[in-house]
Amino acid sequence: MVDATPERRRGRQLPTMEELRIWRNFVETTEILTSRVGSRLQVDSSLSSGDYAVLLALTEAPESRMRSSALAAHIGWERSRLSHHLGRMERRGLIRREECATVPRGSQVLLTPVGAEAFQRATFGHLRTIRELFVDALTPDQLRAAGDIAAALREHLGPRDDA
Amino acid sequence: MVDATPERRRGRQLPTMEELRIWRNFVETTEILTSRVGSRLQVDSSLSSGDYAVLLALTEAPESRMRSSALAAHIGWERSRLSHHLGRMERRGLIRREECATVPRGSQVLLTPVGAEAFQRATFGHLRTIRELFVDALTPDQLRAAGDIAAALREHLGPRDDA
DNA sequence: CCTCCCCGGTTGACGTGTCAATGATGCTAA
DNA sequence: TTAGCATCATTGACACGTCAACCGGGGAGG
Repeated sequence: MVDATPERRRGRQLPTMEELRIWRNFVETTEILTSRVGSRLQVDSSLSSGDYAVLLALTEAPESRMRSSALAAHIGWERSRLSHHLGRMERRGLIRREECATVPRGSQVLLTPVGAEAFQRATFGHLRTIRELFVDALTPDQLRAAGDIAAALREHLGPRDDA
Repeated sequence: MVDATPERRRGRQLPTMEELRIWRNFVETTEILTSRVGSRLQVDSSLSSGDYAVLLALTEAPESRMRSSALAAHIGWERSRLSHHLGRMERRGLIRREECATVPRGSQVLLTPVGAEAFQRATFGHLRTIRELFVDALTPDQLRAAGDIAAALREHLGPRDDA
């Protein structure tokens, strides 16, 4: 850890200029990308990325219904965030919440026809957007590399705490 | 564009399952990563990523001062976003706004001692975080690839509109 | 000169996220 | 039984972003 040379060179110090440049470019670019994808979704479906994630999870769920906590775990959100979001979605009629009959205190979230409809209308365009803005931008090698990089980063972040 | 085969196969359709998997993993991972980096910065500096970006730009500016619009362009924000953020930062004493003497109607943003101090205290830890959570997670090849991918994506998004 | 429009900046409304505190309800241990 | 205690979900306060509207001061062109 401690080296004779005055902590320059390889090992365990601050990022180099080049590394920092890559970091900034990487972060900024993914931010622009996701915001562009989200805004397209918003414009031609009136759904936010969050709405879409929730609707997708519910659509794929057994009876188009899930326990709130299971839903939160599935899409990797804090329960509080989900609760706020569900409140807004409920106001718009996309989902409904109801007391679970089987397990007391287990609030169920379920898809309304309106929500299912909205999701169906949104899906095709959204997938096309992903293809256009992400997949088509990269060579097959780059796409594979992107997958590897994501895996490496996630591994390194550690499976712990979901924040 | 229109092919004899019923728009299956290569070419111009929806992402495959594998491509979609990579997309989701990529997006989720970068979200977790940036949120983790941001939350570390917040915890040990009481600065958000936005605060940091603004302070960095001002610190590097000629007299630690910049026109608001130049600042917005420099960090790639909408003017409205910057205005809101500067309001919050001004309330905390990190920056000040003043009417520009030379050019009328040109509002100048300038670093306060408090802001400069906060930035200095934050920088080292922030760079270390980037090294730990990003640079150290990747092999040199992967790091290079990350740079290439960012460049390709940004290129593909087109230099137009900064949203 | 006057009008129109653009430009830089701000504001308000509202959706979104986080954190910390709160209710409500079961489980466990004294 | 009852006193904690953990868990599920919600709430309130506040930071952050976007969108659309607005304001004030220059020009450019009539």
